[in-house]
Amino acid sequence: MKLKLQINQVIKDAFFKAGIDEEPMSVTNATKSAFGDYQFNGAMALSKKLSKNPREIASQIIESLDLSGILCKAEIAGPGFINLWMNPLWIAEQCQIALGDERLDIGKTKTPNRVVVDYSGPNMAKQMHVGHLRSTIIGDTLASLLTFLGDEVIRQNHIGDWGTQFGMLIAYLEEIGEDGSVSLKDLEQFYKDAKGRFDVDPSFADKAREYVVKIQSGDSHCLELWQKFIDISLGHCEEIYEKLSVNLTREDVRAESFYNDELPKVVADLASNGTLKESNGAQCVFLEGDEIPVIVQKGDGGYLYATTDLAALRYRAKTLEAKRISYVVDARQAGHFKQVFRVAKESGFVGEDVHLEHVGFGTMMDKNGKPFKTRDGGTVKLIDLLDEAVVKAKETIKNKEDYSDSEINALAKIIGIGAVKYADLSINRESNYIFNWDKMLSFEGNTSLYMQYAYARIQSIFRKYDDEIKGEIIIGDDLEHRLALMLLRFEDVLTRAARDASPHQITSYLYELATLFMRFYEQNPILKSDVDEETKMSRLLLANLTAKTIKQGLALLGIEVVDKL
RNA sequence: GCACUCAUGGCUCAGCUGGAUAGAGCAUCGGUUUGCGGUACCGAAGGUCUCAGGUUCGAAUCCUGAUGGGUGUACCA
Repeated sequence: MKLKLQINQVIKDAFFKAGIDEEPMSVTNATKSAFGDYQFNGAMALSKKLSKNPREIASQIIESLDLSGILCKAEIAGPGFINLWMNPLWIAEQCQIALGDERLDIGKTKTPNRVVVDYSGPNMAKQMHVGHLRSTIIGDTLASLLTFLGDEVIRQNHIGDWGTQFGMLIAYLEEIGEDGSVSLKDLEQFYKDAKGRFDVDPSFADKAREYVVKIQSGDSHCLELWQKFIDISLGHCEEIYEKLSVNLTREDVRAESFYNDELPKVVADLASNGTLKESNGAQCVFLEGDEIPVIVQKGDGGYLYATTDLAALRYRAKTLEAKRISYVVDARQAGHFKQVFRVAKESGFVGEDVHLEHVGFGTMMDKNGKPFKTRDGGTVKLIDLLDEAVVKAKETIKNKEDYSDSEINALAKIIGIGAVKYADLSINRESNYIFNWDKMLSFEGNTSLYMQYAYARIQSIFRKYDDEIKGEIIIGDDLEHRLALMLLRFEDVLTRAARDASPHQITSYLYELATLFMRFYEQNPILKSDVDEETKMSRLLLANLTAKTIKQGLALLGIEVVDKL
């Protein structure tokens, strides 16, 4: 249900009927319920243009407004606000349509785009750490959301599998022999051990450097070892994806090395474009207004991050034919992407009609507002963080006596992982956020547990009432009106969240919805004996749609719900 | 130095292309139950939206400047 679009259409019709030859601005949500459901503020803005009193314009619009369908009441207020009330019969009807539809009456876009979402991007030489969390889950949410709304999404996991460090790792892998997979279990330790050998043993170091050259020249033995290393390392990442319910598979991997053959071509094409300049021995692109150039080839002939990104951009635009390419990467790389995007467009690697965006996000901080680290100052491994979340979640539910151990474990996973994800996704991605176990595992406030609790509470209603629900939604009071209307807003929220690549808009909505339901439920009994049948049915239907909306919303965030908590 | 970014009650955060008396949660204080899941709900108190100008009928939101944090700043990714 594209709610706003429909209301805007009614306004537009009124403009036409009133003979106002202007494009009306969009209605906005009413700032408070006394002002109706929606408000139109365009009369003030038109005042100067039409040289008329805004209230006069407002009344002119209202006179032409159709109040027999979607809307049922309109009032002028203050300097020229038009407050709009939705028709409860229409709202009820639309809710029923949503209830009868698997997709909750959320349409697929008529103009689907092919979108590349680049996210996660772990480094194969190291374990995933907390820094990878945000990219992984924000990216996955964006991908799911766009898919749900009808776009054709291509996930791209741009893993770091190339560079000098791999020579060292492979040399070490060969040294310890064929059962390397065992010692690779702790990648961090493996890396440290390899580094240790590298630092103390010059012959090992030489061998490592030799390997780098060998890999790059395509030596089959070295490539085999390298491949083995990548496979194992990727396997570790996949364990994490599994835990996080993130939909990334091997099919989605387009590693750095994938673009190797393209790198010389990127430089050659830039050279033939005439955009390339040599500076201090390096091949650079100087952008107008930028002091710092984009270096695409080092003095020693090696290629850089920017070169690979240009190759990847070209691949995504030309081969994959994407019209929107979203990079879910740390905000600190904003400068880099700004430059690379410009080079890609100016050199024609990417067409003018392709929308390139850097979906940046802030850093995870500890309670004191400092970057999140372990006690000894090291980076926190993502796997440890997730395991701890499950342990902590278990503590909060351990007093449940009617659950078996395996049920508790399953529940703890859903709750713990959900809490970490929700806490992250519920905050405006662009700002840094403070990581706080107590807050995220609380049942109070805008948390996953509050949402899951609300859902489970509704399910418990349906455990008590498992008959057929026959009847229809009747909007009986203000709370029902607001709840029903909130339910219809779902698609508008999703569309905007997708446009802005902003998952927190979904969580804000869901929280508002859940709070509204709790208030509704508190005041409006459903299964109590003094509730007449018609009202009971109507409220059951509203409860059901609320539960479905919460479930769908959380599903898009990759968070599960449970019937019993 | 330059560039980017952020600044909203004690704390953590919203604020939807500028709109009416700036909203939540936590913490504080008070209330609701023979309770359809009280891990809930209701209420109170708490903010000159960092500061100073400007644009506008109208600014937390846009512009300029200042202050304070964060980040980036050519051969790492």
